[in-house]
Amino acid sequence: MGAASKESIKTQKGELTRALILKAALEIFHERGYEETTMRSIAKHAGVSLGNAYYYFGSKEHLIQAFYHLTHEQHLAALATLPKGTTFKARLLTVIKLKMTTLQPYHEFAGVLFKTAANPQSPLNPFGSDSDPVRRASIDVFKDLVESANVRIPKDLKAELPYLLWLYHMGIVLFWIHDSSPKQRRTYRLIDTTVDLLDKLISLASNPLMRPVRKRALRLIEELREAANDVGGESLAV
Amino acid sequence: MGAASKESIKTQKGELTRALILKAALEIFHERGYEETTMRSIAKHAGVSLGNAYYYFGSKEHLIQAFYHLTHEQHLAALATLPKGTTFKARLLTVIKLKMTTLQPYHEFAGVLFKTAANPQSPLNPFGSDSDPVRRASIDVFKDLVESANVRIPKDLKAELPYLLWLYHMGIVLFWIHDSSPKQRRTYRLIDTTVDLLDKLISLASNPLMRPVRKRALRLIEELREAANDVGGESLAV
DNA sequence: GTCTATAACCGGATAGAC
DNA sequence: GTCTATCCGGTTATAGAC
Repeated sequence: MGAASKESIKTQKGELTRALILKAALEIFHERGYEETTMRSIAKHAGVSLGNAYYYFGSKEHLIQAFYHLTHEQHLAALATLPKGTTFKARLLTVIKLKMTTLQPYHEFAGVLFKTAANPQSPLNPFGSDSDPVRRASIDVFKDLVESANVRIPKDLKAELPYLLWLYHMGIVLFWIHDSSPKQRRTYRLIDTTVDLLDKLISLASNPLMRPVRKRALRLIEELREAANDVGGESLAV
Repeated sequence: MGAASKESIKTQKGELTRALILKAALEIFHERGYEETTMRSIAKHAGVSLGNAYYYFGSKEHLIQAFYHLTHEQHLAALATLPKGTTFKARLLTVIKLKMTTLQPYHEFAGVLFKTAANPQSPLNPFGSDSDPVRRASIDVFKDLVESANVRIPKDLKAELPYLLWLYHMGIVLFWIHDSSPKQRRTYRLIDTTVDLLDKLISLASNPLMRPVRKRALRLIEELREAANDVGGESLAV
């Protein structure tokens, strides 16, 4: 017990420092953007040494990963208050819009997210390995959504749907990043349009008559995922 | 005349140096990958100074842009020998496959392409401004393809189709980058599957009965493009 | 063993002489 | 148009404090 509590104290202190650095980083990113923010200034702002910042975050990119994690937690927290008893479409709409609300304060600097997300080696890469915990958790949100849906969806589609919805949500985020309309109104309009479309598409695809088409489409998607998941020993840098 | 020829001599010399640097860069990229290649080593390999390399290429990323340009030219050259008289589907298949053949030697280092392409600020960004000449030229390939097609396609779709095919081709390239199967066989299989699918989809969408659906889809696509094309004064780095 | 600090390295980018 | 010298910031090595 003594050892354990000693451990946890040390860890607590570490966690505090870690949080301090992350907070400082996000503040300066927010003010100056990603490229213009130096690791040195982050360290200074957090009141720690440069080396210490690197002790907690292996690289500047790791701070982005941490940011992703943070906003995911906030998204989850926002979702916790969500009423269960509505339609699938209504719930999907809310989930997506709450995500945007969570990201809102960081719109200016969000561009860098996708620079890393598109990198084949990045765990954020939508087509990449399933291993990243943040990404798993992020897909789980849509899993819950599909589970709790009061619609009949065929098994094969149901299995793939959380991932597809997650991909869709990534697409929306990508659009949002580019969206310079006031308050990102365009993104919200796009969400309305596409959620409506998606809802109809899912109903359509669930129709027994569509089975062959659906099967074919799902096989294609599966193939895409499969191929992406065995990346072998590549020569690209980590 | 004298002035002009003097000019052109200077330019010629410049072009030579430029080509020398680009050649050196591609060779080392090919051997060592992008990240591992230093500007210093490129300069040394080309027999020029570091500063001189920067005189011709504003940044390391500019070399990627130049690479894009080069492979586009090669793609065009390969297409020049293409017979005109076949079906749309057959031509599309050839265009895509020739593109892959052109890129083949650079498969190992191609990952970086998409790091830049996904950057909102990058001219390679598929959703970004239309201004980039290489990209325009690249879309023109599909414009020609659509023009010379021996199929009846409604006007509204025909207008958007080149861009959509270009987007599709970017998707294939993205997949190809991740594809570690021997000789990228998976990509070629994917091309076969999806070109077939696309061909059917285009026929389907061209059906007069599909007009409302088509209109709606095209409006959505147009909205996406539109939003992307006015990026205003962003705070992100160039 | 957990954490923090200082000094140095390395490579992309720039300034300014020739 | 080409060079040399220098800056700047991400990253690493390493020594020591708690």
